[in-house]
Amino acid sequence: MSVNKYKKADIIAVAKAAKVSPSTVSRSFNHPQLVKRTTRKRIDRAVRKLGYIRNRAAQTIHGIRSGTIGLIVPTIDHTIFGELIQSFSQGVDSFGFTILLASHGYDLEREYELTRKMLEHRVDGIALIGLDHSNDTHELLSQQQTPSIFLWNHSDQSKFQCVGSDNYQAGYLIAEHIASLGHRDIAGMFPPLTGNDRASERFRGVCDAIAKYGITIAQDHLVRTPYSVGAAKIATGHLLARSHKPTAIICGNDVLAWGVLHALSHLNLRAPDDISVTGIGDFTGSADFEPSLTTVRIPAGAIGLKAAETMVAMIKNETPIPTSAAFPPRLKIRATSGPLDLKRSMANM
Amino acid sequence: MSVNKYKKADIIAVAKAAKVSPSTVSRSFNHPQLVKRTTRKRIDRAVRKLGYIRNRAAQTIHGIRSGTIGLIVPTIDHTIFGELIQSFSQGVDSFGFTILLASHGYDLEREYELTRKMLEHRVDGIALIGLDHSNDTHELLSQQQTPSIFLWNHSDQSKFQCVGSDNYQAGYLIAEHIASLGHRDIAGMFPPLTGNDRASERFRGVCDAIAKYGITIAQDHLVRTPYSVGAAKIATGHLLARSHKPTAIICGNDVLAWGVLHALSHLNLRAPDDISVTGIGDFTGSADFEPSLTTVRIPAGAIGLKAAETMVAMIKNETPIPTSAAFPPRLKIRATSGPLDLKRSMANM
DNA sequence: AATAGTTTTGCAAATGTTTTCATTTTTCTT
DNA sequence: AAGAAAAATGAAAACATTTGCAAAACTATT
Repeated sequence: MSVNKYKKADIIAVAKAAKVSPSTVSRSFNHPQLVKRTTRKRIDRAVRKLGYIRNRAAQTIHGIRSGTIGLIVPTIDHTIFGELIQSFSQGVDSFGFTILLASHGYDLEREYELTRKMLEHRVDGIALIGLDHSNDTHELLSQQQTPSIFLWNHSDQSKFQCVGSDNYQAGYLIAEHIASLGHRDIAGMFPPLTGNDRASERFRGVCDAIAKYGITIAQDHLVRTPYSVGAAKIATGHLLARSHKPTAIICGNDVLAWGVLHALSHLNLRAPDDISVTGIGDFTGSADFEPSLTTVRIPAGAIGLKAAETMVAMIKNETPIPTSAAFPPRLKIRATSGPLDLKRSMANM
Repeated sequence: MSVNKYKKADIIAVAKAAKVSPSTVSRSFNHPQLVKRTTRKRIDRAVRKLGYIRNRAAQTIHGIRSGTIGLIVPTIDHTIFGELIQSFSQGVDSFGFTILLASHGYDLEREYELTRKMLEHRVDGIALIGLDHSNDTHELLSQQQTPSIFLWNHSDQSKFQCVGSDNYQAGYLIAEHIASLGHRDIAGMFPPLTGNDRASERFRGVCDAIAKYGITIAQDHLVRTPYSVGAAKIATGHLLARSHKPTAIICGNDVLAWGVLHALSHLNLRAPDDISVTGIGDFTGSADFEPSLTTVRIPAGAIGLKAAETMVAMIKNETPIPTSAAFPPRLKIRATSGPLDLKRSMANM
């Protein structure tokens, strides 16, 4: 309630009010054991009275850590990044860091700009999604030697630390599953691949896996759709309106699969009897979907947490820790995938 | 590629390399029109050569804006806040600000801590979710006179700026709709109400609306469930296992409604024939759900954007702008609600 | 009560910028 | 080509802190 009529209190004002020198006030915050109990009490009182709040900006220029970590994602409005951001944020928070968040909408040029901006803020570390970034970004990061980490995707080849899953393998796993069930007419539904190495890798995995069975995805069975339930639903309508119908639809992620499932329901078709459907990601909700979704689990929460730990470790020990962490994707066979029923699929044609 | 063997370049290093004074370098960044073309070129070259990146921390202690805005939400991992965070973030981003993000898990004490932390970082503004905050938080905010704004909920009474929807009205609207369809046995499914004024308001609205029809929610028809599809699905199972069944379920938000819908599907029941189901929020995906969800639209994207604009305006004009913005919730009648079918509902009992 | 040792405090320099004001350089006018 | 006006630059102070070092104030020991 006490409106302070003066400028925001600084450490000098506090010092005056407590009748000590600014150094002592500073010390009482940063090395309390070095200042006498009674003095500390006096300072605390002054701090409270003046509503003083420490100025991290001023600390930061002394080479002290800023206490912020930059997190740059393609988009926030997205179940899966939500989970990742949440766990990463909580993870670093427990070590006293706060995240500076920005999204670039799958535009790697903007990602570079944002990275620069983060660096201007003197973040103590930077986390990016995926392994694929513009050359400028890579150079910037290695030149500035700010601890950096790549999230979500994992590869042994990565020059930078990365914590995530092998998305190629995720794609491979799910396609292998579908092909092994006997499906030969397989449709693929994927988001735009440019600037998105996760989706690209998954797609590559899918193609390679079914190639083993001598199959490819027919041209008119390959659907490119933006990342939304609505778009996937519409796209499915188109796909199934064709005379030549697939017996399985492999989706680039769970959200797309949800859309497909809703579309089936709308068309009075059922998974897996009429058509098998799979996702990738295992987002919250996929297991509880009706029917529950067959997918590949990529543990966003665990990845975020591990990444947070690694990041903080990198920041604290100046020595770079060479352990990237891989979270192997795990196949979750649930209710939307089943063996090819030849008769029925014929009848559908 | 050029690993700089020395400390990170500062403005003085750049000045030396460009053979000008630090002042000129600074000017060339902040008031380029004040420095000669050729000098600017020379400076730019030096900047690039040394990989110099401006230090906002050092600027900030000159009273220059930090360029950050604190955003504190209950949880990030949540469709609706995702949408809000995204639009708010993009909104402020277009004015050159970056958000400092943290989540408190519906704990208002932690919210206070986080607010302090943001203030330590000298954010230029602070955005909080909802109108209900601890006393300490309120005092802190008014004392520090950092531009603050409350998102998501709206009330004329709020002492601080707020941009959002009237959640009481949202609840009222949907309940009115259900009651007017003839339903009398109405169940309510809500998340925990403590520390969540949005949910509380909605619930109040629901109760008031049906009270007009002389109805209340029966004790055993009031379900409290955490905010997840899975939890809602399970809770629905329990609810409908009772001998005394409701003819409509009003959910505190869309995610819970999704859970209910999946549960119905699992039980081979249909909305609205067997039971009407409604949500609140109109999250992305609700319209595309099958059957598509009757709900109340609260426009997260628009709110985030408007809030961003308002926030930036508050930051730039020192004078506080007294215009809170209200986004009236709008009823979206879709496929999950229908008139009470007496015969059928009897048969179900 | 004097000395040595320890704890507590203050002074001053340092951090990386920006900005005001004064000075120097350039351009224009005659 | 000189003088005036305008443009460009630099020096130094300011910003809010932290920290190494030295001084001062206590405690303990004899």
